[in-house]
Amino acid sequence: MDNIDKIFDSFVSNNLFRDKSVLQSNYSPQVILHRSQQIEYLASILGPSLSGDRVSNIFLYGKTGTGKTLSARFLAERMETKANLAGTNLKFLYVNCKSKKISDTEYRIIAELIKSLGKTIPITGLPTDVVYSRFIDIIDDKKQVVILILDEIDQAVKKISDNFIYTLTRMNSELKNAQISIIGISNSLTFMDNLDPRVRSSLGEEEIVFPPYNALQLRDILKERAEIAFNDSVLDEGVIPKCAAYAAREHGDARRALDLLRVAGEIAVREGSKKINLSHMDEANSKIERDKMLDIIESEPTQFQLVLKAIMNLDDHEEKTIFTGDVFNVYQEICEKTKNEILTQRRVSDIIAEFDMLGIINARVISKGRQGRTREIKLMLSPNIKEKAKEILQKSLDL
DNA sequence: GTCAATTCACATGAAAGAGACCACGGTCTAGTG
DNA sequence: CTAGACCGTGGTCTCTTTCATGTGAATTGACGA
Repeated sequence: MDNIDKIFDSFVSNNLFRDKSVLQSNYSPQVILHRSQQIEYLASILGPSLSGDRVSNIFLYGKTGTGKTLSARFLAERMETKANLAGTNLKFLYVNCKSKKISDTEYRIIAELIKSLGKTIPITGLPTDVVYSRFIDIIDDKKQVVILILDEIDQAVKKISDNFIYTLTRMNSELKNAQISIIGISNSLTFMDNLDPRVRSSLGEEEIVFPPYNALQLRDILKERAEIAFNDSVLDEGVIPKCAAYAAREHGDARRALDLLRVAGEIAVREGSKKINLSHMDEANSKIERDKMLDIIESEPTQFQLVLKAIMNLDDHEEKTIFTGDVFNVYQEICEKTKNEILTQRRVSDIIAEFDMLGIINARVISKGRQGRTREIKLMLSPNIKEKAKEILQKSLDL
C-alpha cells in the first residue's frame, strides 16, 4: 500500500517533466536546427508545385536520426497550408515503407497511399495491377499535384523489387489531370548504386544528403527540446553534452539522443530524484540498448527462438567457435525435447543469417578447406543481456 | 616441392507448396413493418 | 423487405521445403626436378 502510494506520488509530484511528448520521436518542432541548408534546398525544388507544376523527383539520404523525415514532413505541412491559401491543389502523401502495418509489400504500400487519400481498399485480395489502376483513378480524379513521400524506401526495394519504384515514376504518363512526384527517403547511402539505372535516373533527379549531426549540433538540438520538455534546472551540468556525445558516437543519431534524454528522465522520476544526473544517463544508455535487444528477441517467432537457444547453449558450454552444423544439431535436440517441429538445415541457415542482420550474433562465412564451408558464429550479447534473454526464452519456449 | 584436381559442408538461389488471411459477392436467416 | 450471419472464391502473404548450384581452401595425388 505504502509502496504503491509512493510510486504514485513520484508521478504526481514529479516536477521534472513539463512536456514529455517533446522528446518523443513523432514530435515535430517549430524550428529545425542545423538543417536549414537542406530544407531550403528542398523547398526550392518543391516550390514550383505551389503553382501546380510538376516538380523533380527527389531523393533524400542520410543515416537514421539525421532529420530527413522530419524535414520532409515539416516542409510538407508548410507547403500544404500555403497551397490552401493560394488555392492550388497540392497533396503530400506520406508512407513509411518499413512500418509493421505496411510490412513491405507493394500492395500494401499502395493501399496505404490510397487510404491516406481518404479512400479505402481491401487489405488484401485484389490483384496488384487493379490496385495500381485504382490508385491512378483516384489521383487523376482532379487537377492536382501529388507528392509521395516514401520513407525508408530502401527497405521497400529490398523486399520487393525496384520496378515498384519504376512503376511509380512512370505513373505520370498515365495521368491526364494530375501530376505526381516522389520524394524517396533512404537510410542507406549505397542504396542508389544497386538500382536499375532507369529507376536511378528517374528517382534521383535531385539528391540531398543529410550528414550526421556532430556532437555540438546534437547539443543544440537537445538543449532546445530540453527547455520545453523539462522544468527549469532539473538537468545536471553535463547531462546534455554527455547525451550528445553518446549519440554522436552512434553516427549522430538525434532520435537516439532524444530517447536517451527521455529515458534518463524517466529513470530519474522513478527514483524520485529531483535532478537528472550523469548516472541516470548511463543507466538510460544501457537500458535502451538492453530493451532494444530483448524486445527483438521476445517478439521473434518460436523457431527463431529455438535456434537462438541452441546458439546460446553452445556459447555457454564451449569455448571454441560455433559453426552452423553444431547449431543445427543442438537445435534438433532442443526441438525434440520441446516437441517442436524440426526445420530443415536450409531454413536454419537463413534464420542464422537473419540473426546476423539483427546484430544478435556475428556470423562470418569462412572456408575450412577440406572441412567445408560454414558460418563462424559469435553471440553478440553482453552477459547481463544474455541472462535476461535466457529467461525470456525459457518462458516462451517451455510453457 | 609444385600444381591442379578433389572434396567437404555448408552457403546461396530459385521455385513451389502449405496454410492463414481477407474482402467481396452471393445466399440464407431472422426480425420488422 | 431488409440487415446481418454465413459461406465459397480468388487473391496475397509468410514460412518452409525441395531441388540445384556455388564456393574457398585443406587435402590429395600426379608430376617433374
